[in-house]
Amino acid sequence: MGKVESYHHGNLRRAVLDAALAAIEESGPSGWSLRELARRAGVSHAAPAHHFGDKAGVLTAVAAEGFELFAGALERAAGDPYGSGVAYVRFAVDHRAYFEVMFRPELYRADDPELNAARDRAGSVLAASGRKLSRGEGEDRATTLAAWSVAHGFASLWLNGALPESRGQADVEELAREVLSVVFGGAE
Amino acid sequence: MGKVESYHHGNLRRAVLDAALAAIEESGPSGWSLRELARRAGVSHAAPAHHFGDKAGVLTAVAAEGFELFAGALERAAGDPYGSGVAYVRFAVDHRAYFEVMFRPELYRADDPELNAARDRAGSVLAASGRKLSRGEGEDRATTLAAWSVAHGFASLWLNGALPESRGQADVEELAREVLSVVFGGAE
DNA sequence: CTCCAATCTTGTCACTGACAAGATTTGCGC
DNA sequence: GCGCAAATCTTGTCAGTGACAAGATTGGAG
Repeated sequence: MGKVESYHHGNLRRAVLDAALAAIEESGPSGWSLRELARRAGVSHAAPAHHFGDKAGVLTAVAAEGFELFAGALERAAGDPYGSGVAYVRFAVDHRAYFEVMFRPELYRADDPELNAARDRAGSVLAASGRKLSRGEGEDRATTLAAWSVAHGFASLWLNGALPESRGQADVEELAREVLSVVFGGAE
Repeated sequence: MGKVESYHHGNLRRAVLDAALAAIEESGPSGWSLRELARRAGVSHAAPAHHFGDKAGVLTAVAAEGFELFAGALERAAGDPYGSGVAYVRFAVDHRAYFEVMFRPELYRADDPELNAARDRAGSVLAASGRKLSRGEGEDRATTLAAWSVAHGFASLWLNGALPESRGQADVEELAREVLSVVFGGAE
């Protein structure tokens, strides 16, 4: 038979994080309780607190992990501004739970050092993409922000169901590429 | 002296809405309780329920009112795509509390008819701006979405403090105009 | 083997959203 | 004016929640 019940869970931290991610995907970053995560992980209601402190602690961990995955995804597309834009949207859609927490600082502790390191890492890649995109135009900052805004705005609108397209069976990446190419002038 | 205390509040619905807007501005759409709104309005803890049903009811009313104000702001700039983009960002910044609820459908009842009417009204103006913006390019939908995305993305990033600029004393509208002009090709 | 620190449990408290039942007031028909 | 139904507000209650405190269990360093 399976594992014997033991007093110690073994990897409660990860189990709670995974439960949180699943819960966020189902009902948003506020649609669940710490006690529910504990139940899903099969531990007592106060066990998660030891690893995360409080609810904001769980969300801080989610955001930190999210920014790390995000930085990784962007770095993989570094050098290609258009590809970075696509990667941005891809990440938001594929890792919806992370994305929905990452850009809502009131949910977590924004001064977390690990989180800020990953966030800055992602920021550098974006800035580099922006510089490359606007080479020679002398409008670095505005171009970078515009590119960032399109990717972020499209992803947000898609995720919250504001786009009629997200109701149908439309292909996100296909649509994202069309939209991004308006700003990035990418190969269509 | 002032008004005599009466059993009936007089305009509790509005008082609760205003309290909600203030609370949202202070601590986000989830950072307060119905009971707190009741206290701010000086009524018993269950009074608001009679006007709104439950918490989602309050947020539904906020979103509906928000979409109406939003539609009005966009209509006032109708005909000028670039101006519509500026109005979009202006609205988000000036009416942060509304904006933060409007695009988070999991917070309210998305099937509210009054809300949907206002939402569609705003949608029409945006679509018209998009058509005008892309006249002759035969890329209506992509251009419309790109313009919408830039405005929405910039506003979102600004509001959640993701832009370094939003930390300083930068002028939102000034920066917004620069960013929007990258996509809208507007007069800079 | 011992003991300490990490991990988990049990118990508790104030607060919350939702609901039910009753009190007060308004205003409409007449 | 008058009575009465409907709207408005209050009081009371219940399960669920986040946070904290104190105690039980366990693994690992030495």
